[in-house]
Amino acid sequence: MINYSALLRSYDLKVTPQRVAIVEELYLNGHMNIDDLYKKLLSKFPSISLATIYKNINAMIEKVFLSEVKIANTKSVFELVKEEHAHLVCSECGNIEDMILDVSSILTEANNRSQFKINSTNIILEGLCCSCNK
Amino acid sequence: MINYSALLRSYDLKVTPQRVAIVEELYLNGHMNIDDLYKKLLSKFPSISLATIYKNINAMIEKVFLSEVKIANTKSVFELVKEEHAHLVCSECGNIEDMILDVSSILTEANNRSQFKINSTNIILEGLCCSCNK
DNA sequence: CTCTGTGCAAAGCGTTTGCAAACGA
DNA sequence: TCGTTTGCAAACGCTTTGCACAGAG
Repeated sequence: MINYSALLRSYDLKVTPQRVAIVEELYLNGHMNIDDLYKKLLSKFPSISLATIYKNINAMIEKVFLSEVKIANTKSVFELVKEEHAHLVCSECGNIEDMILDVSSILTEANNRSQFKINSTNIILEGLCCSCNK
Repeated sequence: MINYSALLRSYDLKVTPQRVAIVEELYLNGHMNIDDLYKKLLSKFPSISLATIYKNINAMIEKVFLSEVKIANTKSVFELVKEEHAHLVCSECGNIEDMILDVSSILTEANNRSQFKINSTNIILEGLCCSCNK
């Protein structure tokens, strides 16, 4: 069991029931867009407003506690910041999975063949997930 | 010298001066966002409207002649469709460079370690470009 | 007690739509 | 000529802002 309040505090964010719920949803679901979050939280807080969701998401991004994942042809989703990883996205159902990839060969190649000094990667692999591949 | 009109026709798009100018700008600049395009075209067509830019960009995306590149903390940019490639993005100045990468090792890894059947990659490498690295 | 967060309503901004006139084929 | 595109204005949807009240520390 995770202590969401302590997690929030460790990122310098005041604890409120709404914030705890946001973090809990993201922790349990991995990736969610604004609407998903809003609908989920509405059942717990019937009078929560979208403005509250936006303000909190932005505050959490500011503290580098959350990050936004931009995917082609899809609304952005948000996730808790963790170890760098790639996203596998199903082009059929939109399902998103995390995978920690060995990117050393790509990094070496990019650093050797360009003038860039690369320091982070953002990799999205698109395809069909297990259930949509049938 | 490129024949932009023929290129448009080959993608089943009627030729108009505005469209030729859009393709020309994208061809010359590689990656542009809507505002960049609008400002550039304004000097050639003082009464062009943003609606025209949007309609044309969407039509070209529809025909898979253009594609949208979504980059974190930045407005989307558009580019002419070509061979699959990664994007090197400078976190300082926003400069974007294309690079054709060997992604076979990553693809193998993803296909082996997940249930996904991957069929395309979308790779953004962030770092400092040559001039910003000084 | 003080400062921050919440919820509401309004404002803001980027994008899309409807329509009449202009244009391409 | 006929169907498509353009440019304008209005509409739309998502996100942000201002403010009064409530809640956290």
